Amino acid sequence: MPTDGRRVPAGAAVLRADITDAIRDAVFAELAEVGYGRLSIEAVARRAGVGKTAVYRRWSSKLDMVVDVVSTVAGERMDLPDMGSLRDDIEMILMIAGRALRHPLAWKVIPDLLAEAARNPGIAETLHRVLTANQRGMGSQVVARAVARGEIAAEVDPDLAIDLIVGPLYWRIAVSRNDLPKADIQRLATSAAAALAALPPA
Amino acid sequence: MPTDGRRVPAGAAVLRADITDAIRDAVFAELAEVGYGRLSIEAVARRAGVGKTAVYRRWSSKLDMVVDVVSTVAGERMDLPDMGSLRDDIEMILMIAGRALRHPLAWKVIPDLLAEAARNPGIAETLHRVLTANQRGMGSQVVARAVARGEIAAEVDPDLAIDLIVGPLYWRIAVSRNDLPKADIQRLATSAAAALAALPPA
DNA sequence: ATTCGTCGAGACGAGGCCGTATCAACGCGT
DNA sequence: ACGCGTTGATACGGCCTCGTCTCGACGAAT
Repeated sequence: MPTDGRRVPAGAAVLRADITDAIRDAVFAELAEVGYGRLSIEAVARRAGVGKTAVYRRWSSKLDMVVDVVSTVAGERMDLPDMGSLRDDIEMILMIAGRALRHPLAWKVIPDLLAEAARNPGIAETLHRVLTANQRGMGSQVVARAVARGEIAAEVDPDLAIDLIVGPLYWRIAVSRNDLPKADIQRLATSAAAALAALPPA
Repeated sequence: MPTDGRRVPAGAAVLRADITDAIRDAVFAELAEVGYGRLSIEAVARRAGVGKTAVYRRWSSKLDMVVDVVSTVAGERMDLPDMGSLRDDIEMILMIAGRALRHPLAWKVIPDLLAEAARNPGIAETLHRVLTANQRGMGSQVVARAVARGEIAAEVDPDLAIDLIVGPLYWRIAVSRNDLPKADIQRLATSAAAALAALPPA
């Protein structure tokens, strides 16, 4: 006997998770294919094989939908294993980031969202949260270890460190769209380690 | 006395240059405001204060128009003055590129076009032509000078050199959207010079 | 003065997407 | 067995854009 009327909705029926997942996948596919600017809710529903109703019941707008989907997928934080040296820590970061950026969805979607962030505060805030926070964490981690090992003299600004480490990688893969073979990644790692060591103190 | 009928169209009237210029400006403004994906010819004409006719008389499609406009504006090649040292050459590049990237139109339009290039061969080809060619030229130039000065041992891949020089700058300004004060540019220059010197040979 | 192409304006039908509403069918908890 | 919310489908008016076409006006060369 329920104590207070219809707190529990009586005959249930919750938003089906498999449908939410199908929509999520469709959002990414559409983002890759036409970008955020051209993305339409109708096309997402069509691709997911669901009705517009199912979409609008979950999110109130395109921005809402994309922000939520991106947050869900990109939210994972990661801890970087200590590879024993600054150079090897950097190589590890480059390998991980490189593998992520090579994903056919990622290298179309990420630059698109970054560009959209320049004019859309909602997108900007989300990306800042899921990307920058993560990276700054890795940056501080690597810098702290290198200082502890005595590999670099003074504290280095973690932001500049990240610029020096992932900047060249992103430029190559996402901007120049040139291939970046493993050998080049290793050379970049050696080079970036030297760059960090040579970075003048603030 | 005309030698052959109407080779010269009789009563002239050429496409007016001032109107072409107005359209060009409008294209950039629209690109910055809504991006390539959402850019519409109608909106361009409206913003330029011209009729759609004037636009369609010049270009046959949105892709045509954007490619041509971008080529026209970004086509300038530049020679880098010899600053006397690798580090100072790099600082010069960073100052020039940094100033360009800070332009309110540039840092909205460039990432947008780069993202669009991932799915649009026409855009990709154009950007490759106007950007990469220019940069590779600067890269080879800087590397050659540094080798001649004895600052770096062996020949260095100009592509990797460019990655190391402009990658961090682009990442900071166009991706992280953090401010990059002049002091940081100078530190980046010192650091990038060390990175080039430490780059393992191919 | 005439001629001809460009100019802005806007009409046109077609088509896409918006956000809402309505419908019968289904499935789940009671 | 029943009730309820979700489901896909479809329709709606409204808005925007497409690419083409027509119109009168203007200007420059003849």
